[in-house]
Amino acid sequence: MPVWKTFTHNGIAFPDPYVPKGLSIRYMGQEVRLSPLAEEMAYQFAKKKDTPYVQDPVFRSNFMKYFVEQLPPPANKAKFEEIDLAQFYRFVDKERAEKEAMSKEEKKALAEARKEKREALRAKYGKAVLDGKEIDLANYLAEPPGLFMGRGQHPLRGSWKPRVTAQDVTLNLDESVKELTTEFGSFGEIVHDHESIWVARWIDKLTGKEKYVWPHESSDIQQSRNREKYEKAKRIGESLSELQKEIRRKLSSKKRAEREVASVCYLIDEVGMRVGDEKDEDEADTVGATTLRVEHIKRLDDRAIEFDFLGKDSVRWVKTLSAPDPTLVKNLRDFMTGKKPGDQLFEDIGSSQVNAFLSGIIDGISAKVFRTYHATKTVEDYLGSKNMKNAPDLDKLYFAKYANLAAAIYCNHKRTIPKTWEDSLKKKEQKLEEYRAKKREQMAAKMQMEIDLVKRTKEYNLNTSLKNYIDPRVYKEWCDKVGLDWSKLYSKSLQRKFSWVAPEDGDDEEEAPSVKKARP
DNA sequence: TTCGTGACTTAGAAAGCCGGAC
DNA sequence: GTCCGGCTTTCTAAGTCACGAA
Repeated sequence: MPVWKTFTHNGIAFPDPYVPKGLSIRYMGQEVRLSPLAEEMAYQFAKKKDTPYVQDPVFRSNFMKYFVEQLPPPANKAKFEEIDLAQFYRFVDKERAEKEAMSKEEKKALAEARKEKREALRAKYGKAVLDGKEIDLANYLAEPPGLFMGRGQHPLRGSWKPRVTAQDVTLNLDESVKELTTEFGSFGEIVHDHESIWVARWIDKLTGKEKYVWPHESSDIQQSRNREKYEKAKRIGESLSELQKEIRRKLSSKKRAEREVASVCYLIDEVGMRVGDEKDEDEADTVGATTLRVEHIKRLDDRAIEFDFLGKDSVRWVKTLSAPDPTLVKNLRDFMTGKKPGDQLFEDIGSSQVNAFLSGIIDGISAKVFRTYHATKTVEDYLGSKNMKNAPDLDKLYFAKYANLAAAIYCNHKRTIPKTWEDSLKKKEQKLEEYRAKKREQMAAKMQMEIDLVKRTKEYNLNTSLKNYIDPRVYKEWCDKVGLDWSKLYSKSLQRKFSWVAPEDGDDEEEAPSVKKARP
């Protein structure tokens, strides 16, 4: 089904070419002249010199694999330990020092110039016209070349990701454009796929994966899809008990595959696991429900099941399922018997069987909808658990944030704890003492709330659930009910993304009755 | 029925920027 | 006014899932 009639844009933009700086490395005491590409690689590596990445032997050896290919003999046989990148390190340090040493005015002027350039690029390439309406594009600048920064133990981490050229890129737009040449060259291919909304596409030369440029999340098309996602989650809620009944019934099916599917669905529904597609050898070893291995189950009895594994983005996933259905326990025991720790728990199924089962019960439902539904429900229940109507605004705000935290915990949205976390907490505690000493009770109370939040959100990231999982209408309704400004919870760009919920809140803050009253 | 692929959504880290404390 | 910490935005990796071909 076509989703648009007319669609035009100017293609995408490309990062500036690398400007050689005339740097060289040393190998066996000899200076080695570098090609521009080799220099670019070494420069990118040097820019990472103060991060933990460069300490990683795999990162280093992957870097070397691509780097030595660009070196003349005998340096093309070099090992990481044998090359001397000192000149690059010095150069990077110097660059940083110079930036540091710049005066305010210089910094400002530089930022200004950068912004101006970016805006000019955005004006030309950051927009499209979709069915007669101008929309913003999301990532309209092609990815620059660089070192591949895969997460966790990704086997390709540190490898060179080559530059993308216009020739590599396919554009999707309407039939009024048959070919396109810009300051960046001519685009490799033009297609007119009315059923897709991608703007541009290329194959990442390193990973072989497709990369896409999309309409911005503020565009009507993205917003309507976003809304549909939450509508779908609502539907799951309406038939959840029915769905759960069916899952439990199938737990004791005679067919093993059906018992596997039901067991997986149980886990997805009860503990919020992702479904877990099959992964390739050249990707990080992470799992979801269908790809769980025996070794990921740390405890299994009538009282509890404990899980411990690496999920998406190699984030550690540790949860306990208390009072599990006895049939599930029986199934898992059965699936585990006679297997080694590294063996897959579920043999006969994958995400497609799971989704076929689910969409057979409710049309259009798939595994990931459970996470959306439960995260939203978590927030809804939390917000409903206490009457905040007469509380101070600040209390309302913190209460809302804790609801958000509950969803983040449910989704397992972790973050690495910032280096400065301990210090910044200490500073806050100091301030709290000061306020107390000076009897500034209000400030003290405020600081106490801030400290509590900082502590409880230590290892969690609230943004991901707010952006992707929590139906914004839930917060909107609650805010309206208790009298809190919705924009206290949503950043500018999230307000734009969710303008389908509160169109009037987005752009203008006029004509609120309270404003008129406030002006005697 | 399986498998690969393409389109689309979700994810945490890093960069960038901004506003409040001094 | 300045500085700096934290919040927001950007970036792109890493998932999900439907579909078509074999």
